Formats: sequence, structure tokens, C-alpha cells
Amino acid sequence: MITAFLAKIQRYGQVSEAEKAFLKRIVMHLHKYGPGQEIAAQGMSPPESCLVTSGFAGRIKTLSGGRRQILSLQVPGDFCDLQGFLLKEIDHSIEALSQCEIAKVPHSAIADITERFPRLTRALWWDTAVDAAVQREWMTSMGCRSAYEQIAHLLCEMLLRLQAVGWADSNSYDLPITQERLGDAFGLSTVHVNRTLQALRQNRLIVSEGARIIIPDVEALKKVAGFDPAYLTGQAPA
Amino acid sequence: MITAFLAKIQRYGQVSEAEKAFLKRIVMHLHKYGPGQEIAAQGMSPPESCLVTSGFAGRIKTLSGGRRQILSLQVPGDFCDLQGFLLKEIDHSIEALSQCEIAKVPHSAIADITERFPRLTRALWWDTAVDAAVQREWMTSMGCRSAYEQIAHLLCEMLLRLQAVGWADSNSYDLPITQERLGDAFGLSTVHVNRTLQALRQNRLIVSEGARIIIPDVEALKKVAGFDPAYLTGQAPA
DNA sequence: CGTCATATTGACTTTAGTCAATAGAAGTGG
DNA sequence: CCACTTCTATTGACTAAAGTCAATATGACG
Repeated sequence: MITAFLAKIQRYGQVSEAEKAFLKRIVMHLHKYGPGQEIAAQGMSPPESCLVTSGFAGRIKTLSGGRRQILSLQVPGDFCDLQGFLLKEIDHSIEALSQCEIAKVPHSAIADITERFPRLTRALWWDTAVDAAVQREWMTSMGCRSAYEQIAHLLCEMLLRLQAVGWADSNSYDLPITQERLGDAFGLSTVHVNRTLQALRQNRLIVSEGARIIIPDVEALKKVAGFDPAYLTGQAPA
Repeated sequence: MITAFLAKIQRYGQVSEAEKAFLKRIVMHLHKYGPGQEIAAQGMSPPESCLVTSGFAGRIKTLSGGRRQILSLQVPGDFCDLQGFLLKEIDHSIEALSQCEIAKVPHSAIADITERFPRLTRALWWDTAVDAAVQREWMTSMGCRSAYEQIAHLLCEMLLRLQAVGWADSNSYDLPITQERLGDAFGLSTVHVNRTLQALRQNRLIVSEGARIIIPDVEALKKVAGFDPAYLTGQAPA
């Protein structure tokens, strides 16, 4: 259940058997959600953090007038709001974006980690730091890249992130997310997302078969996107 | 030198005398920078984090073609990249946006804190969590708010953040940042920032005297911006 | 006084948004 | 298996927000 997550944080540093055992013990309550279902609500104080084990979830802000911003996509191995135990209330909701499975980890257990396992604490903190780095990259996309580049960039990001946890092969993956939701993530209208995807298809940068995205020439797509994966690896220090 | 920062993290929880003493000891090297000067460079691994003690700094990504995105504004009491010690290289640069003073804290000292002071570690982690919350709000502004609302929103945010550290009075503050840089922060062109500021002035939502921003009716501006300060307080848990 | 950076303005272009209709695809119940 | 509903994708015509380019003003400062 925590395999993907363990694989990820071991990119930061060693995790001892004791730490692994503790992690395994505190991950509980496997839940299933369907697309659009709310996992945690904006303004609430959920007593646990969510670890995605399959499917896609997202953090979402909703403004008056129904405007929505998807702040992040969480894939298997990702914690949604690991740092939630530090803040009184969450400033966004967490929603399933596709069929997905979520394991919940009580905040008290995370607080325990910070008392007993300094190294593991740093690994968790590191995970939130990488998460923030991804957010900075998205923000840069929104501010500086055209819709075409921005979408290409996200498709590159998802390829690498899904590969890291074994949910993508060398050049393709399933992205079971509607164009409307993608629009909410990019700050673009559904119509514009649709047209931009068509342009990417026309230029043979992507091929889609249902929810599957195939990237015939990964390097070409990266070039269009101006994609540099450094922010994703957030590699281990010495 | 760390007064503003201490005041801020004490909103999260108590800080013991031993912790305060340790913090005081590790803050060193006061540096001055002028507007536009680079404090840390994208792709590098600076051996310390920066604490702003006066003026404004910002985190900035630069893309090929000279496009720039300002990812955050750091005001007195803010750490730029506290979590930098966790990542191999920083994915953005840090620049002075106005005349400013920066205290540097070695990463090794932050690592020490994580070994010896679990509670203080949580407080630092909390600080980075609030930082991430601000980023989420900016992202929401970029995706969902019009230029007019977005600028109004930032002006509200800066009022509260500067008030929290004693750099603003009840309805005004100095914002010594050029319209060009504001544009880089919003993902808007300089010209559009200029016109939008004019619109805000025309509607009497702000008055400017040089770098000073005066907000005659704070509630009115908040209303235009759809401003809810919850994300900034990220208040202490029980 | 001249220089430089910043702010402002006008005219025009481009990107992306809106509205509304149509087409496909997936799932449901009979 | 088919008719029906519903959600999602696609298209077209039009609008609006924001960008670009280029000129001009303003202001700080040596």
C-alpha cells in the first residue's frame, strides 16, 4: 500500500526498517472515491492526510461564482496535504479526479514521526518541498507559457511522475481526466483546452486512444514545452 | 534581527528560551542588496537560507526567451527557501526586488534543529506550509481572477502580511516594486498592470503617493478582490 | 541640465473566453 | 441488444481580455 510512497522518499535518503515498520503501521483506512467526489472539504480540519494508492486526486480551490482552480494533481505515491497536520484548516478541498483509492494517515501519527524519527521527518518535509517545487513550475507555466506550451509541459511532467511510480511506460500513460478538469488546472477554458489538444495531435506530438496519452517523440514534446525535469527530481543532497 | 521571524513562528506555537537562543546563534552574515540584484542563482546549491530583515525579495524563475515569473514576494520576517537544505539545487533564483537586507542561516544549522528540536522543526515546517498556502492562493488568482481582482487581491495580502511584521499601518504601506516586476508576479504585461492600477485608482480603491499604497476603504478593496485572509494565518492547531 | 529608469498613453493584434449547437461515447434499464 | 440519458468532446461564430509596439511623459539623481 505504501510501496510507491516508499520508493519515492527513498530517493531522498535511506529509510530504516524501524521507520518502514512505523510507516506501515500508521497507514490505514483504504477508501475508494469516484470522479468528482470530495475527499476533504475546504475550510475543514481533517484528522488525517491522504495517500493516493491508485488513480488521480487533486487539490482544488473553489471561489464564489463557481470558478475553480485545480492546484495540483496527485498520483499514486503522492500525499495530498501531508503538511495538513500543521495548519488549522485546509485552504482547499481534495477531490478525486478519476476513480481512485486513498489510504489515510492520522495526523497524530505524523506528529509522532516528528518526535521520534528526525531523518524520516526530513524525508516527509522533503516530500512537501518537492510538492511546492511542482507548484512553482505550474505557476510559471500559467504566467509565462502559452496554452500550447503549458499543456505540453504538463503532459511531460505526468509522464515522468507516473513512470517514477510504475504507472506509465516509456512513452505513454492513462490520463483519465476530463478536458474540463484540465482546464481548471491550467486556468484555461474547456474549449481552449480542446483546441490546444487538437493542435498537439495535429502536430503529431501526442496521440490519444481514449484516456491513453501516447507521446511518439518524447524529446520533441519536451522541446516544445521547454521542459526541464530538475524540479521533479529535487534530488537527494550529498 | 530575528524579531519579525520569531513573532511569526510564535503564531504557530511556543518557542522555548533554548530554541530562541539557538536561533539567534545561527543567524549570521547580514547582507545588503539593491533592486534587481541576485541573492541566489537558479540551479545552484546555496549553503544557506535567507531571512529577509528589511525590504522586499522574491523568488523568480527565468525561462528561455527572457520570460520571468516571480513566484513569491518575501517581506521582513520571511525566509526565502527555508526548505532549500532539503533539495539538491534550487529551481529558481532569489532576487532583491527593492533595497533590502538579508540574514543568512547555514543549512547545517537547520539540519541541527531537525535533530535536536522537534517542536521548532515543526514550526519551521509550518512556515514552509504557510508559504505554500500563499503560493496556492497566487495560483488561484492567476487562474481564476481578472487582472483587476488579482491586483486588488495582492494589495490586500501585502497589507496583512506587512501589518503582521510591523511594516504597514492600518491602511497603507510602502511597496517599492516597479510595475514591470509586479507584472512578472501576476503573469501580466507591464502595460496592463499600469492600466489596471489606474482603474483601481479611478475607483478610489487605492491612492498612491510615490511607493506608498493607501487603501481608503480596506473592506471595499477586500470585497472587490474576494479576499479571505484564512490562508495567511494558517493558524496554530490546538 | 542631461540621463536613466519608470510610468503612462494610443493604436493595433493576439490569445483566450463565451455561448450555443452538435456529435460521440459510456452506462442504464428494459 | 436497443432506446435513452448523461457526460464528454468537438465545432463555429463572436467577444473580450490582455499583449505588443512604439511614442511620450514624469521623476529621481548626479
